[in-house]
Amino acid sequence: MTETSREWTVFSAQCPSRASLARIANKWTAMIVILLDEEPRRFGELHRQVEGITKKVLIDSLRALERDGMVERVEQEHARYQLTALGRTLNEPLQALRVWAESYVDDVQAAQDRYDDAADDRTLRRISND
Amino acid sequence: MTETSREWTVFSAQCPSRASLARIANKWTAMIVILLDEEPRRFGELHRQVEGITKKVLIDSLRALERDGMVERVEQEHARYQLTALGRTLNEPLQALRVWAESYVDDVQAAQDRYDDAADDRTLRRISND
DNA sequence: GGTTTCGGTCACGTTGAAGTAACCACCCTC
DNA sequence: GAGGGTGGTTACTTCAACGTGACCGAAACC
Repeated sequence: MTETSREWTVFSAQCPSRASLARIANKWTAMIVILLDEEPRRFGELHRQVEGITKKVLIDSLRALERDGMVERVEQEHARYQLTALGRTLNEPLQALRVWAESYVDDVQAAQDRYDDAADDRTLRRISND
Repeated sequence: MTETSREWTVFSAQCPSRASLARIANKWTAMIVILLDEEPRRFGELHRQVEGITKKVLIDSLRALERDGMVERVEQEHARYQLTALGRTLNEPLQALRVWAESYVDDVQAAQDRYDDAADDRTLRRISND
């Protein structure tokens, strides 16, 4: 968190921070980190709680998070995963995204309805102009 | 932000908040929202500043954000985009992700190096056991 | 008024993420 | 020692995101 972090910018395509952003700005990452921040969990628990995730995607996600130093597998306890210190710093920003998504569902859906209705209008006008 | 938001949970696959999370937990969304929060921008500006994004992806992203009510195109001014009130509420959480990504580049890369070295070790051990 | 820039659109092709399903080793227990 | 649950792995398929390049109408500029 030194001033040298100014060197890095996600807006540069080759900057490693862009890759980091891509990894953390991801729905699976968000859900997994939020659950693991509550408490360490077994593979099966995660699989049940993140509805709709497949075993393959869950494994791939956990491996990627492990590689990036955010999650660790506790060796002794059969397939128990927990956040590292680094991973714990991610919970707050990701939790904020989750809260946003759940809070503004209605606004987003209203906007979508408006947008789609307007698109219908445009289509109708175009057809009637032929 | 009423107590009814408890109905929604991103952990349920069919819940509309899951789709919302998928949209906002996305690198392009993050970069576009952060830039537009600074000031409204033209298409070409965005295209230049989000390095590596193609016209197609930028257009698709802007349309999606417009549909979800986070961005609006100012009609009078030739292709100028700005955040809506809803979009502005997104800046803080997304900015936090950006800051995280830029701050912890070194930690993430160190973790990756450690992980990959350990993987090499495992491979070598396996080979030598044959 | 000819050219250039800008903001797209379109029709592809490519890649990478995710889904599917079958299989496997390990442990447990009955 | 057969059967079930858990934590994977593997091979193959599908699908959505993304890339490419060519084109186009409308401003802008000279």
